[in-house]
Amino acid sequence: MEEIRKGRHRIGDMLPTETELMRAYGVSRHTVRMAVQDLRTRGAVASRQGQGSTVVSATGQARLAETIQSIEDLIAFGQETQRSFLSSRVVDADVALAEELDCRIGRRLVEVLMLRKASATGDRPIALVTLYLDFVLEHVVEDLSQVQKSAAEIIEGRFGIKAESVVQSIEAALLTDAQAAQLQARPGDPALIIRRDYSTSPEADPFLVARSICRADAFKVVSRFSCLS
Amino acid sequence: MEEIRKGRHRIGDMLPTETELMRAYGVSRHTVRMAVQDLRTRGAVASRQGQGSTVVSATGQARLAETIQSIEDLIAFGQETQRSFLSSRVVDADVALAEELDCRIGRRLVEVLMLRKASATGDRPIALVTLYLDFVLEHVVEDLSQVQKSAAEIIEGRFGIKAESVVQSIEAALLTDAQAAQLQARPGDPALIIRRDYSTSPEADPFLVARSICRADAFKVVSRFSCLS
DNA sequence: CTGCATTTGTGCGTATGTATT
DNA sequence: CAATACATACGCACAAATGCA
Repeated sequence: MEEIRKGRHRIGDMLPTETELMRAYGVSRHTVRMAVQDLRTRGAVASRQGQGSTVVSATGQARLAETIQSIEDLIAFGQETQRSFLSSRVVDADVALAEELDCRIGRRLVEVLMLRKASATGDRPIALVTLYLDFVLEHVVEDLSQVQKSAAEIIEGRFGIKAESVVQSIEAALLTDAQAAQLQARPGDPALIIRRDYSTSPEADPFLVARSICRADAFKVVSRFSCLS
Repeated sequence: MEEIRKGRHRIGDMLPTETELMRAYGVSRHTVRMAVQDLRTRGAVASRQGQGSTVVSATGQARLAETIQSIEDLIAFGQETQRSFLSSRVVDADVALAEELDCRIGRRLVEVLMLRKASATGDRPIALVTLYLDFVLEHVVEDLSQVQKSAAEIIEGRFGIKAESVVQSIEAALLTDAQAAQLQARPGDPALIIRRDYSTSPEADPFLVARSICRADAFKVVSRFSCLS
């Protein structure tokens, strides 16, 4: 790590082979491998079998990470919540929607509206959830209204498409009249808008976009970061 | 992992020792250690030297993680920001503050107020930042007003106290009159309140609490989750 | 397509250090 | 102080992936 930080090995360079590192430092292959593994978990190098290890970052800070056991943990409501299905419709992305979802104009999508409550009946809803999914995933909607699984889980089960990359953005806003009506709140009340883009890889286009509009008085997002071991 | 999932080893139980696992599976200690290390990075078990490994989760899903190279990445303003020091004072926690910071009443703390702007001069501020740090860390304040380092970095440099656990909570609120005046915004405008508790371990009390009140129109929090290798 | 060299991945065996009980 | 258990390190061998002649 020290040599990488000092510029002895630049980003993009291949690290010396494990055998060379053994000789260079006078240690066993086992020790070299432990060290390189540490560089990997620090995100400093990436290794490929039969090829070698490449330097990808020179900071070498031990990374903190927020880890989640499943995608569902992202929706950290802190308490169990019930979902109630409102409606779904097929839409062709107009200019505004294409802009928001970062897709081409005219793309055929399914839009699903749901509410999230603390318990099945009686309570004021906590969040208004809008899902956008590709038209080819349309049949997911049938399951959504019946099974208490997340859309991501249903898609993984039915289509084998697994979300390996999720981008989440959180911002604050005021409830519009329509949103307030759905949430049984007052227009102008503060709200958290959480948007998640699910994709199969960091490069791929998202196959699912979920946007939750949450009443600020009923919800906050808590994340715990700790050192990777 | 399979045995844990099947309930052979329950949450809270100790895993068999490495020597027992060697015999049970007829493999070498090295192989046992590789397997247990995998369980650790999956978050399924936690190991302590001289004691053993405890089962802490039974899902065994490969975890997704948001990794950050440094604490500073948490403040993901998306653009470079400048910090300007406003004021600092010594306070003894009253009931309200003790409640908010989860510390005992009367604890002596240093409260620091700062503004965060997109550029050094002329721009409207983006966020109003309040720091609370233990009184013994008081001298950090001198550096804060001069160096463009984060409080966490300064504390690590001067005191050797390193944040290995950070809890972040994000909620939405409306600006109060005082906050709006500082941010050159209107009272009632929406805002994101981001609070981070820095501590040396997940169990320890935080040595630093930072609360940022951010103009919703100038700021959002973006996190990227991807599979751990 | 085959064969070979290179490189990382996986596994076995052994010894010693160190923290906990 | 001893026993136990995990951490670290050495050595060796073979498997699997990659690239090249």
